[in-house]
Amino acid sequence: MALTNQEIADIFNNIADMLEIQGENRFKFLSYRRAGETLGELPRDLQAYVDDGTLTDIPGIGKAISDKIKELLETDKLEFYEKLRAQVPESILQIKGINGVGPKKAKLFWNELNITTVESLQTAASEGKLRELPGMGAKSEQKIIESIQALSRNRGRTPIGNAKQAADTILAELVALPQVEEAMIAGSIRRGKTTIGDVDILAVSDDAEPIMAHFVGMGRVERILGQGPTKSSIELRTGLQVDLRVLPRERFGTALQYFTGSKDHNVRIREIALNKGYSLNEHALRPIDDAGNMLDESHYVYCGTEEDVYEKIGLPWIAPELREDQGEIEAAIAGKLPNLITAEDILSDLHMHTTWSDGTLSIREMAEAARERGKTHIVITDHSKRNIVANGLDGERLLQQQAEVRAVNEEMGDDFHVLHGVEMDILEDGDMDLSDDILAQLDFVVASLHFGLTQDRALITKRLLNALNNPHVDCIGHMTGRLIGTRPSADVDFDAVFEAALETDTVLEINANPARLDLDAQYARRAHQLGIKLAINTDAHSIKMMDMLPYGILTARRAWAEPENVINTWAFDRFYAWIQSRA
DNA sequence: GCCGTTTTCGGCCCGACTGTTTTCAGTCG
Repeated sequence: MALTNQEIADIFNNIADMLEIQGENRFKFLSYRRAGETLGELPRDLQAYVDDGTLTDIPGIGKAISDKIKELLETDKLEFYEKLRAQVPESILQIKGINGVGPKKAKLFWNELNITTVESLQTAASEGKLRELPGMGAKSEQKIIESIQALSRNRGRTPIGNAKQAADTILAELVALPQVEEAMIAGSIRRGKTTIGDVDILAVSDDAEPIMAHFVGMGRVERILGQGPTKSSIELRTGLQVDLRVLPRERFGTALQYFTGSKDHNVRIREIALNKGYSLNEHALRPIDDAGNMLDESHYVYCGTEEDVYEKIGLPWIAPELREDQGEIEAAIAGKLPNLITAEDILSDLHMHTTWSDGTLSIREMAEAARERGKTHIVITDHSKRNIVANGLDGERLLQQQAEVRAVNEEMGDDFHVLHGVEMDILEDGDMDLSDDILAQLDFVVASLHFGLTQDRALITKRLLNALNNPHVDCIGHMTGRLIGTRPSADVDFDAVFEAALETDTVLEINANPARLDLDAQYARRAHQLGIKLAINTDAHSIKMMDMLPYGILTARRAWAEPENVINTWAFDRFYAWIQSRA
């Protein structure tokens, strides 16, 4: 069994950490870290790039790293890494991962006290041994004790839905303060990343002190990580870290650009700024003269908006969702940025549940809620019979339901349309849960995996291919079945599935539920590039879930999706004609 | 280690905050 992209990415991340602890040239270990980040986001298996001979076309992958990737794929091992592991105990990387402990401290603890595990670090700290070390003191020691305790509270990244909710609550509180002129969420929430490391909030004000005082004094604060005149950081009781920066109005553009990230995007932007004769930071563009000297403050160029920042360095504004240094800078330079889909483009929801299976609302209630949200048509797609816990429908009940759908459709008038479909299970053995003669009577069929998600790649892929090749299946719902942070993706051969989707003209769903966001943007982008149709559906079981659509839009935008390729943007007549043209 | 319409060698972004320092290193984003 070949190593997965993520496993190889993890190895490069470990190599980067180990080299950093060893004091290796920073550009060298940063190269490994960059490679690690890139490999974790690829839409195809690394072996596919090897087969194509396109491995070194991936940004940040040169000769040395591509050779190591090949060695790992061929032998499951890497000699370079094994040698490194013999020099640096791997458990030290967990120590480096503790907030407030970086490579230098980790090495110090290891060399001076022979500490190689978090447990032994905790013991040493509680015995007061760390404070004796050079550059350490009682405060640093106490911080380390607190950070180790925080490890159990904060388990890695937070799903965007949870993070955004927490961020919105704090944002509302800040906006209500008299000193705050304006406040905005920046960082990875603004970029629409699936999971969030920490929350970044930006506030406009000339009077930061009372804002900072309020921020660190909020009831939900577990501990204060730092507090200064322009930047403060807190950890919430949930373990989530929130950073607040306060800046005057005229710096809002540079600050928003800066704190929206991503880091890689910003590095590129600042390089471009340098080429235009500016050093760019969160405060201003600072001109540099021909001799390479930065001019004094009187020459600084301030930008109140992000558009200003990009314009001053000769670029069009780039949507936050694209800012990952994944080709958006090149596209901006070439004037070929995509015309990204927006929430206003979405006219339909093609995957919704009702009380007929496990939803909480009737068909009529879902239809009215959808109309209130600006939709012109929906498809009711309750579960099929295999999904017993969800009260899935067999053929007989489906046809009963169809009568009610048709009746509601009549009641809703001419400007709103309710169609009848199903979310049919793709069974564990690869069969469909409903017969062809039942499927043929439905307007739109979503086929989904719900069970047997841990099957091997061959079986999972066979099931999906069976569904794609069924003439009645119009759309594959939440393809990998992942639940972010709780259930891993099924092991799908995306190349094979995409090929079949293209050939059979089957739509692939971006499920907007923030617990799913499936397809993930990296795969949706590849599907979109290949010319596969996409749908953005809420999979709503309730009104509240209908309002999760923005997460699906963010994901689609991260996939560079344009309205034309997303069938929810099609007017009803066009959509209806298209499904009629299919079996 | 990566990369190239200013380079195949010599570059590779930038600042805030903290704690331990007598002016700065370490960490973080």
